Amino acid sequence: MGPVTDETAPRRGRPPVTSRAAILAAARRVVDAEGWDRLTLRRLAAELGVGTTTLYHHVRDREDLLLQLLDEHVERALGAVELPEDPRERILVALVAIHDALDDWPRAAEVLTVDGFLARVGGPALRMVEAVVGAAVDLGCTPEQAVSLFRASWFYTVGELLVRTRSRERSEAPERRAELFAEAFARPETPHLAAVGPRWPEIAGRDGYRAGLEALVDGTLLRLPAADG
Amino acid sequence: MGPVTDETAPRRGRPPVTSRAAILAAARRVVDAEGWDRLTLRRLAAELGVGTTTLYHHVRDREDLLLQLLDEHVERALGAVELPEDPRERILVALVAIHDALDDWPRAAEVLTVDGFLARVGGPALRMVEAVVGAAVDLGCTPEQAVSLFRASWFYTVGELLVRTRSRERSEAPERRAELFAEAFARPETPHLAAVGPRWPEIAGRDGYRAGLEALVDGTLLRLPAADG
DNA sequence: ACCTGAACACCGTTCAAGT
DNA sequence: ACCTGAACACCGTTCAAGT
Repeated sequence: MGPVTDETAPRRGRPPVTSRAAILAAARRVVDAEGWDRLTLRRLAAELGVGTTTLYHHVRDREDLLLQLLDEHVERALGAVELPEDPRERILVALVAIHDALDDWPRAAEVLTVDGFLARVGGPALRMVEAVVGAAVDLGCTPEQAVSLFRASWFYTVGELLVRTRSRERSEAPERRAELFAEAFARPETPHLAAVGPRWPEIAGRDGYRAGLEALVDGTLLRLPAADG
Repeated sequence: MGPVTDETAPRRGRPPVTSRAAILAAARRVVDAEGWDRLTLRRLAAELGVGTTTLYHHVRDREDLLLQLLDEHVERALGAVELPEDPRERILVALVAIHDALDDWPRAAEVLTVDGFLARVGGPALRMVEAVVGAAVDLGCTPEQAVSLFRASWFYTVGELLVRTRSRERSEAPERRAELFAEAFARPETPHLAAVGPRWPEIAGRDGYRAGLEALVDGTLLRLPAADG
């Protein structure tokens, strides 16, 4: 991890010109002012007034920077979430909280899908995962089933976020979108799609995240042998 | 779209040195021989022995190239899929077919999430979407509910593919992964995760795509008012 | 009609040489 | 201990000038 900072010991060598915290703060400034596209290591170094290569003493690489940035954001967003007693509701609240925390994170794709992502996130995020797995066990799942339920919900959540945030980033005008779908669907082989036609984008625009999640959770619980006690 | 090719009319001007088909074939060669990372417009032009900028006469941009490539692949993979009569089974077969067709497509993320993706794919892929929406209507969904069911399944599918293919791309050794998860989960605040500990990667490695999809579909149908006739 | 090199405006990362 | 410029090995895209 970062450089050792023992305030009592006399400092040795060249003094640091930046720090992990300063880098993350600068990254947020760049993103807020100019957008995610402009968050490059070179731009970030310029923002801090340091050499680009200096950053490599504080973050491992670009992916590591993004992960740290996401972690900080998620920690802020999830720290105060209160989890209900009822297990089914606890699953839903925890996942909706994760979903909402990631919602204004358009570059999530680059980070959410890294290998072993879950082993690299911080306490508040893990607290939500624990809530889902624990609640699933309370509802009668084996630990394996509970993990599978979390993972299925995670896939659904990641997919929803990535598809929706990408669409939001650069979408055509609503009328043009309706037109494109109407054209693409107007085939004799696809009568049901043709019937929906230009209404597809409008239906797709509705917020169905929670409803889909409930279906996934209830459908999973349905498959468990009814057990109580 | 591409240049006009009317074989009967006398050709005018400088003759083409390449074509859409030749570009897609060359792209496949590059991917198969050197991997997705090496599929750049510059590398592709070199493979074809043409100037890089020549490609811009046949594809709109990089995204367009990727979309055409995916479309060709999906068309091959989905063309012969037979769909069963039973509506619930039809939904599952269609989505599993889409899933499997995209499974060996590690760069799917860049393409699957483009705005209006569905309005840009070809016939065989749309046939699968029609199968899902049509079957959902057969099961008692309104067109709106059918579209929502397809979209929820699509999110789940995209998420599963992206998370899994990324993990596959560059993952640590199994023992190291188990160790990382064990360490990350070993906290008093996360007792259920701690109990699973090093077994997480193994559980995550099991193929649960179809099981999760069934749960999502059944859970959705559960929410419909029981209707027959 | 179609092709092209040069140029523009960038990337992430490594390395040897500072201070 | 920490910082740095230079260099490496690339990108996608535009444009004016060919043939």
